[in-house]
Amino acid sequence: MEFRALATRMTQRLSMAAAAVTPAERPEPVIPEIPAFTAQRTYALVDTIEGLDRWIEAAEQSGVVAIWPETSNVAGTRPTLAGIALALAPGLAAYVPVGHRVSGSLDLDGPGELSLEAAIERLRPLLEDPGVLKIGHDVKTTAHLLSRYGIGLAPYDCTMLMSYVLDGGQFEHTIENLVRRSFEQELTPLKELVGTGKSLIAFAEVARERARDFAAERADAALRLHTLLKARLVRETMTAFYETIERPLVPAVAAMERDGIKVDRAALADLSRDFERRIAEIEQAIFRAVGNDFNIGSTKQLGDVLFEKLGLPGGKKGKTGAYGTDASILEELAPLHEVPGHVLEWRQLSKLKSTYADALGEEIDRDSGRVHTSYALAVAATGRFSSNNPNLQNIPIRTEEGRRIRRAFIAEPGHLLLSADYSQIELRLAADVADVPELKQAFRDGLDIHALTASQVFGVPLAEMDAVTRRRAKAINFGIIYGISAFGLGAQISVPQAEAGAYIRAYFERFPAIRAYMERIKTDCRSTGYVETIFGRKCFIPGIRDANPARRAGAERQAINAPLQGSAADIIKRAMARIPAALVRERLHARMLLQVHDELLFEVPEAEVEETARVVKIVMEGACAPHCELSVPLVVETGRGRNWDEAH
DNA sequence: CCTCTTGTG
DNA sequence: AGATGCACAAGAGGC
Repeated sequence: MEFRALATRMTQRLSMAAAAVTPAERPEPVIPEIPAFTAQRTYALVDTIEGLDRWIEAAEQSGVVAIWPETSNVAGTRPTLAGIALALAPGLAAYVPVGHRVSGSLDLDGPGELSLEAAIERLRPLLEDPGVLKIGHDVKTTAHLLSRYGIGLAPYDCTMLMSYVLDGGQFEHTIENLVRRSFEQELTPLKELVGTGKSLIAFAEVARERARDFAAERADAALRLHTLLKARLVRETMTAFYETIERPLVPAVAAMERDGIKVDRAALADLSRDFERRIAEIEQAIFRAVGNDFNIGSTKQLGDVLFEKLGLPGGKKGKTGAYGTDASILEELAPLHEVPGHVLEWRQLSKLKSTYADALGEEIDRDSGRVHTSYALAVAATGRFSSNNPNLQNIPIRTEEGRRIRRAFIAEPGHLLLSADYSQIELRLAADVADVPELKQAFRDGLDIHALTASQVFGVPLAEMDAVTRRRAKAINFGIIYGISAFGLGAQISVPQAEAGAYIRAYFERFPAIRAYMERIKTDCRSTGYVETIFGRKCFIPGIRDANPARRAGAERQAINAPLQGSAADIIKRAMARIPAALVRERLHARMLLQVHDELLFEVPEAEVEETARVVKIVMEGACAPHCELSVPLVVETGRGRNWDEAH
């Protein structure tokens, strides 16, 4: 909606300026007119080979087709194609049912349908034709589906990723949302066709005419969105970013998700039993100490026990009227009573058991025997991936008990896991973008950056550095990346807020360029509404002009963090896009399995581990080049082992 | 459905 | 006076 207004303004400005254009000036590209979504729409139902061939021929002629597949999902099996819509022009689309079951009396007199096999063999040349651009929304999901039938979709554009590049952090990049915002039109919700909850039916059970209207509308929407977003990419000079950083990742990430990672089911079961036994023991100890049973997992009940029954001091109720019982509070209470310490251990083991030992075992795929995560490519405001179903980006590492979970992630026989991670990438980027001479030189010299910070801020000579001082400096360095506050730093390193404030002032005295960077970022963000990464990704920060000072301060911290986190995301994405070809070029057989923000995990034939580590390290360390040379080196550390813990 | 808590980078 | 380090996902409790 706001976009249409903008397009109109642009057009007016261009037409007014047209007479004055000199040869050296190039008019900005104009957003093409897109017919109203409510205008005439012709959605066909294709039920013969001849009919399908006519649509395929028309798509070949036009060179562009939007696709919207629909699937039927049976629990525990991979989705199968129920039908696919093709859109050739605004309002002109067809639906090809291939897996709709004839069930219920209404369908008995309905049209027939093509066999899945016949339709696939007709569609394959189109979907693989290098001369025909296939447009989809969330193409990675489509690629998974088509790979089931041996089809490799190419070339393609993904309207979800195009929108993410243009408007990351502004709103969710669902097709429903984009159509609502761009065309002021509501798409028919899926649940109107398949229902919800107990009455949920498979898409294949939906009547073909209703399926046609639904799927064709979405293919049509993707086609219209593509016209709009492509023009915006050009006008906002984001085409190269989309084409070189986001788009190439689709097949690479799809392959990672498809390959999955091997998890030792028996090891997880052993862990679960061990955790269960210890949780029960701790529970009994807590109940003995308190004098009665209660639900330890209920923060409400726990707060009452700690602060009323046991009368421990410092109980503070939050806005919901419940006592706070988080780890920092329990740690303060631990010296006063045995129960808080028990609760901390109970929580740790409960979390590990339910979230990892038990849940990961359930996620092992019946067919592959491996765990297959999904990466969300267009969710995080900073350009990062997120991982879900299950989340493999938060597997424990910091405690010994947690690392036992990590040891259940293993390589196939004859293989090793190879981990490659960027060392302190965000701090290196901070030194670069804030242009801090001392920090840049320290990274070039390969110095211990936390020790150096400690000696600068606390005046301790490097030769006399102690662990506590270095740890504080490390916390300050993390604080810088996150947009520091005295309160947050004080809580992190357990010193009074005033003392933390003094440390921050000392830091800014030593590294004034960091403060200047932070002020510049905030000012720029306030005027534009977004911040930028080193590769030009825009991260929109919605709260930056919020009238509420607390919310605005939060947005300012986001604005400080986003260019660093986001640049790191750009860099690892560039590496990921290049690694598959680099491995092929070197005749290596490693599979890239996981990405955890600054780490890539590979499964590698034992004999190829060292060569693979060398190649991966070179690609990752060179991922900025040639587009953008950093003033600090990127350093990648590698490790290898039979399991993920050992590989670190 | 929201809140709290905790796991990761 | 009161809230106060960035980005996520997920399990559990409770309304």
